[in-house]
Amino acid sequence: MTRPGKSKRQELLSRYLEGNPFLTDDELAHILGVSIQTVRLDRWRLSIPELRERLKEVAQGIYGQVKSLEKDEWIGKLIDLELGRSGVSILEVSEEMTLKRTRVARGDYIFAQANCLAVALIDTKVALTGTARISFRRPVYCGEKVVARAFISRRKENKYVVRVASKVQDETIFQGKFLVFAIA
Amino acid sequence: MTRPGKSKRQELLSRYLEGNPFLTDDELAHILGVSIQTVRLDRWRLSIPELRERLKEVAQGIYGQVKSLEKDEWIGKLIDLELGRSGVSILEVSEEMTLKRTRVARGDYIFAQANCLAVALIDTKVALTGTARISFRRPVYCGEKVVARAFISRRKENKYVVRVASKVQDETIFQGKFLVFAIA
DNA sequence: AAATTCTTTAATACCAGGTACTAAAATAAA
DNA sequence: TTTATTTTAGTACCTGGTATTAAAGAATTT
Repeated sequence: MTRPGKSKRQELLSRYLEGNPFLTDDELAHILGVSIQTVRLDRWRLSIPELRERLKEVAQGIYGQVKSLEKDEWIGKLIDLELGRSGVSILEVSEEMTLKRTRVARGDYIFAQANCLAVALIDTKVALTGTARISFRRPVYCGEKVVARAFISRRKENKYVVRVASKVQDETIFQGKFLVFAIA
Repeated sequence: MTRPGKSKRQELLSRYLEGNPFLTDDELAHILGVSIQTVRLDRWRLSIPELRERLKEVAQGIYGQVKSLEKDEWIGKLIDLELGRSGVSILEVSEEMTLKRTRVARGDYIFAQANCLAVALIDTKVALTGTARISFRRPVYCGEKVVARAFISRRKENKYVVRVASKVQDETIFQGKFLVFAIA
């Protein structure tokens, strides 16, 4: 338990807390080999809040995001859902989804439908799309019905690979591979 | 402050907590118009943990996800970054990024490069891609250098629209519009 | 109406993980 | 050696609880 200088210790302390905000002062004191008072002083000097406040901040962080995602409207009608396996959703392209000039559906609606479906498959309270590899095959026009079919193709811990194919009648207009993360 | 029955109150209680896990027993007691003891009894009967445990759970939830994202390797070399505005990254396509048969780079590497860059632009600790609208213009071959340029094109609260264009020499091989969420 | 049972409230002792403050001891610098 | 800095100790107090015992109130049954 060699004791490096004050500034070094404080740097260590912030790094420890950055890596793991769940550490109590007591645990930090043990790790750093100093008294709990020193830890508290250091935290005060670095203006790092106490454990509970840190947790609250982290929790509020996710909560804000989750709420903002919840607000985002659900795109498409869910017509079949086998949680954890597959699902089907239908989107009828309405005027407000299209670009006025071309009467072509804005791509993000098509994407959003697929994304919503992909996320919905995951059997968890909150799921977020981490990355997605998608392609638009042809434009979709106002009035067309887009049928999206999705299934979970792989899973590794809390990561899911969901594949989605969207069709208008028999024509595939969109395909996507979504990497979705499950939270909680 | 009319008092509905016990089961009704308990249902209310769980719903309140589902909507806002940050409520203390005291606040719940006021909301429900009963004593704090009743709230605690109800929580116990519904096996809902105390505030601090709830926060910890939420915090651990996000933390798991953030860590899993952090683990995901950074794709591309960041060669220029103006935080909150724009950035440039270069990816040299190596053998392990390509499909053996075709020597074509796997699309997700191209996507990942753009996605990493998009997320890096955001001036916050943690940023997650919510949705993305992307297109691959032509295959990229082993040995080619992909230069991705990104800029923030819109912002609304914690949501950012980041546009990314990736080129090999003068040819655009990828374009993407990312909706990125800032956390905390 | 009286007895019984369920439900709610009260009261108290205790805990973790702190804050805020005062003071003394140890160490480093002059 | 003296002075200043740094570290440790100790105490009182806080929030948001747990755990337990007891009593008051309300609804049901007899």
